[in-house]
Amino acid sequence: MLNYFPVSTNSPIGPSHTFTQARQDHAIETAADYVELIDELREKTGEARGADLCKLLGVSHVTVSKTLQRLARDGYVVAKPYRSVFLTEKGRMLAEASRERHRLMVSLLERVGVPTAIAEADAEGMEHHVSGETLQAIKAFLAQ
Amino acid sequence: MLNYFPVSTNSPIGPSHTFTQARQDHAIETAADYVELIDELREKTGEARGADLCKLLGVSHVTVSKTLQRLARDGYVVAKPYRSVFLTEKGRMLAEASRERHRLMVSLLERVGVPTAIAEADAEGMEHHVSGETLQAIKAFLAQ
DNA sequence: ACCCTAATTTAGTATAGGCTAAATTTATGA
DNA sequence: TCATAAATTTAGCCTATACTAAATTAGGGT
Repeated sequence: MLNYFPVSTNSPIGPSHTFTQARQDHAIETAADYVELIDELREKTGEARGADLCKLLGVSHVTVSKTLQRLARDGYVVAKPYRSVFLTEKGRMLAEASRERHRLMVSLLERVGVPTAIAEADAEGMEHHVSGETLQAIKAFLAQ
Repeated sequence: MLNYFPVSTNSPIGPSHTFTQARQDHAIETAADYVELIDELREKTGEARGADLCKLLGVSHVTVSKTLQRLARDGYVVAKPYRSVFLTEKGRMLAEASRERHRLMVSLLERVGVPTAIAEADAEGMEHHVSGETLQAIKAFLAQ
């Protein structure tokens, strides 16, 4: 089974901490946030426009425009100037993987007793750090 | 009860996501990583030197030096040039809060069935996104 | 067809966080 | 003590992610 989610290599070297990976994956976290949202918008409204993204992300349209250019450069989206963006296969797979992690994280937090709204908010940041092993463990735990 | 952990204001506005806060707190995540490590080093070896930090954090000594200057500017540490750094009260409280979240997150993942080494690695990134409400819920869940 | 508005991009700026190379300061060993 | 090694800072560079202001393009209504 291929792992489409570009979580950093989990190689716990050092003392009780593994900071390196957590920090280096920041660009990928941004990519994941964007493709998740683009995928959602495509489902709900048929297309993803920059104007929608900047409202939902809470950043300026300029930031969205520049970030979309980086995502296009990195192969997550295709974007013709002044047009809606569309996910590539790579982008769609990242979106799927991110959303699965998000859903599982929310479910875990709810199981633990966290109210849904707070679970949604907290899971947003946490989902990016769920490794494949943890993903499987959470699945198994929730299936109990 | 004061909340020393500068987790962003949890105000879930919008659709099923709250991206804004997750991204803006990045600087604080870095601060938390550093003060946690400085606090650990102080306990274990009596002081925290830049050379130790850069080994453990996996970044260059230059990056450590510059980051420590930012942390000093922001009041998390006091640092005389060419000397070890020490946490301020603010820094110590952030370190304590971070380590508590880290420990709880590891415990939760272990309870879910994640091996310790992987739990440690994943918790490193996740701990920064645990809100006060979720913290309490995890505590209660683990106490069951 | 044409104007006007909305959306997007470009230009220019800032900060965080990363790097290498070079300079500086502290620490150590003969 | 004094040369050398180790640690730290400075200088200079890069990318990602933010912003405002200005220019450009797309789309709608008359």
